[in-house]
Amino acid sequence: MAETPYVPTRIRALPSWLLGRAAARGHRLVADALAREGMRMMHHAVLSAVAELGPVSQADLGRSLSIDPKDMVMIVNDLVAEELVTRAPDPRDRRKNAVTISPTGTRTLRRTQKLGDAANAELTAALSPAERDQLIDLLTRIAAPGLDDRCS
Amino acid sequence: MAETPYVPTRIRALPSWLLGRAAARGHRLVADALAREGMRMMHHAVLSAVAELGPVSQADLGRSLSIDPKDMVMIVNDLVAEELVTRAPDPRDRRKNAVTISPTGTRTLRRTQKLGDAANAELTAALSPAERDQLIDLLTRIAAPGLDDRCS
DNA sequence: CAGAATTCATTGGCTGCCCCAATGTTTTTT
DNA sequence: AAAAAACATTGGGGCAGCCAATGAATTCTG
Repeated sequence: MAETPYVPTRIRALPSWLLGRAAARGHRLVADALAREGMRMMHHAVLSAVAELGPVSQADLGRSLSIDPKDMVMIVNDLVAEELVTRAPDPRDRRKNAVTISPTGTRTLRRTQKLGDAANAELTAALSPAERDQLIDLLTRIAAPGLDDRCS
Repeated sequence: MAETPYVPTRIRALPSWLLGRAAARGHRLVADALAREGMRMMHHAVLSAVAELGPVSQADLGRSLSIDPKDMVMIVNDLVAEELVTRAPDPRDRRKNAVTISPTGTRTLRRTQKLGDAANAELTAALSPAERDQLIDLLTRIAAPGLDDRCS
């Protein structure tokens, strides 16, 4: 008995609640997939951003990915320890660290990106390609805090 | 200089990443709103579910909202301490606790529901009503782990 | 009907993400 | 030259999610 604990709780129709549940599932899928390469989600995100942005300061990385400076230090620490990136003082601005991806990092990234993409495909498996695009569009507009940064 | 740290990082186009960011903003908005009544998000969700489901066991609440039994214990502890719900042994099954909303809980819920709805309106302010409905639909299908519970 | 399996509430612990404050160094602004 | 800001770092805290183990109560099964 009581086979379906499905009840249309009022909460479950709220965007904030659905976002939380969907994000939790997404995180679970991606984290599990990346774990097969010994990689964690935020680490993979930072590694990917470093690959795109070239030598980049931790502050810029943090702004680009909305990661706290403190957490960024830890993540880059780990990535350096695994020799996926290098951290060297920026000669043009000695406050900054120039974070650069290493050849090993590039190879690792290629693998983890595949895993991440596969996990995202599984996450959105119930959606048609058009629906997936629209979801991305809607989420982008909702997640955006930085569209009206200085509207005054 | 460096006015826009906006860079189309590959990561930022992934559903899993966008979900995380959007969920974080939703949580921030809702949590801040509910905090004005001294309420926290999960507590409000449980209170709302209790109001809908009547006297209900903690296990059913947990299944309905995907909350871990451990966390449910803590939440109901808090709600009982604030006299928003009562927790009494179920006479028909003495393993279960019958959780019931109190008159105070009903009044509080009325206020916190308004705050939660307002926060969700702000969260989805950039969307038209139709887009908001579609977002809810897409998220429901993505978040759903319980659609194929016993497909075998 | 007696033993096995399950369910329930509870306790304990562990990880990840997010946020804030303070410090010393370096750069930029005034 | 002094003040203000940015950067990397250290430290601390809160909240959400997840898993393991336990004892009591119920249901299933032989």
